[in-house]
Amino acid sequence: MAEAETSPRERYRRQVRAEIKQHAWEQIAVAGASGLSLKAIARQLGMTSPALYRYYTSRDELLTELIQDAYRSLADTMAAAAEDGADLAGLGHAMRRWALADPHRYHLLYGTPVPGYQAPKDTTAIASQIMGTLLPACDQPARHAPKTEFDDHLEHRLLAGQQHPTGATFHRALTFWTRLHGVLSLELAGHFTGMDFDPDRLFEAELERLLAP
Amino acid sequence: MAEAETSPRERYRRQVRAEIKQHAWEQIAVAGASGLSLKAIARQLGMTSPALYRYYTSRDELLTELIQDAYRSLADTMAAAAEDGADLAGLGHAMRRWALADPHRYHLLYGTPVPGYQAPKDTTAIASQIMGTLLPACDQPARHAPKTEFDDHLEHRLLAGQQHPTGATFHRALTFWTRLHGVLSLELAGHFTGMDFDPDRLFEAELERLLAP
DNA sequence: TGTACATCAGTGAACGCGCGTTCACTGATGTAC
DNA sequence: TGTACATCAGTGAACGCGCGTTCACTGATGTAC
Repeated sequence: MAEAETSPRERYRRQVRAEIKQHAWEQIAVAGASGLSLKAIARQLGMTSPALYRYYTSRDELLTELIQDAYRSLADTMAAAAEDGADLAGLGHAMRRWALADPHRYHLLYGTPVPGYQAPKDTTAIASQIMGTLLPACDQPARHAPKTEFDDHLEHRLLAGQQHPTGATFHRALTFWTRLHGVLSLELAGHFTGMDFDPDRLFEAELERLLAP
Repeated sequence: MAEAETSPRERYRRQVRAEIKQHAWEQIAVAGASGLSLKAIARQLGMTSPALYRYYTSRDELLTELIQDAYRSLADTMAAAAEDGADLAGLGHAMRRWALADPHRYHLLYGTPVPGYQAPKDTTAIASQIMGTLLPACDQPARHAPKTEFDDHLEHRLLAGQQHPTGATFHRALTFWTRLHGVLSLELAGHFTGMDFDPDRLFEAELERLLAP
């Protein structure tokens, strides 16, 4: 009762929950988010399906946790890169590595929204945490680039509670985000397969233009 | 037997096929591609489900036709804009209008790939037709932009059978494509809803930098 | 240390559901002579 | 123009399937005295 913060039972619970999630990811990797099935997971675990309801109250709860884990994983990856002193290009590479390591995980976050599913609020907190990592790297003084109309637009509608970046900085972060996502998502969905070029280099080219616009 | 190229029966067939597709689109708009169900379509049409097999041999055949129709629709939209003398910005706006008119149609083409589904070869032909529309608009002489490594890379691996654009031109077309897709797909998936800015203006800003890099 | 009890992981059967697809059929529409 | 036949749209019943979820239960593991 003294130092044991987690009982054996609690420890077991956590382990099983982890195993469930692990098999869930394997299933998503094969069949995508819509192919996620509690019964199939139970089968893989050698359990009957009602047993899973001891660990997750519903399929949606499991899916939500997977999404949040994925978000946190990306946020951690970016934060770690930033702490290692990565500049914008470094953050871009970190993001790309993370996406290529598990394309389905990337699609779970940024792909076609799952029809009936509504993302929980917590995810937006993690999303803005990612923004928080991104902003300092975008805060280098704009070189010869003049302030644009859109920068002004942003300046007047900055995220409440953030550390008040300038419009130009926020714009830079948005651009980082949309441009890299543009290349990545088309690449991951296989839209470059017909054309005979190296997606790696396209990504690199896009990064370079991001750094020196 | 002389001028009647289509018999009444044939005309009827086509009409029913069109009605099936129309209801299919309505379904996709509600539940996405994975929610497409022949039985549900039959219900909406007031038929029994086996009747649909007179018109489509399988669910996949229907889905394939929907995808091809969507591709053709986008290609036609772009081609029409080009014929009206649109420049790159004009083409960008045409594309955005097309996407916003029916987000699910856009996601059907460029979203998360449907798990088991394999796109037919014909679609790649239409895709390169879109490229064909895009390339001339990208062929304006590069201003002060120096030729990049990636331009060289492209130059050596150009699409066979195409009209041999320069590397820089092809690069420009790819950039058009990935950057606008980046903004559009995140916007359509609702990833900007938390942040308080106008996606329209972000798209516009991205277009402007595309024109004068 | 031993016994009585509470907790809780997992089972087995069942629910209602919707799906894609097949099959033998009816009955209307078109065609040939 | 009228009759005999072929075509083919649509029906009704059924198949096997997998899903999420519920319920009353067994039996092992932990807890209190």
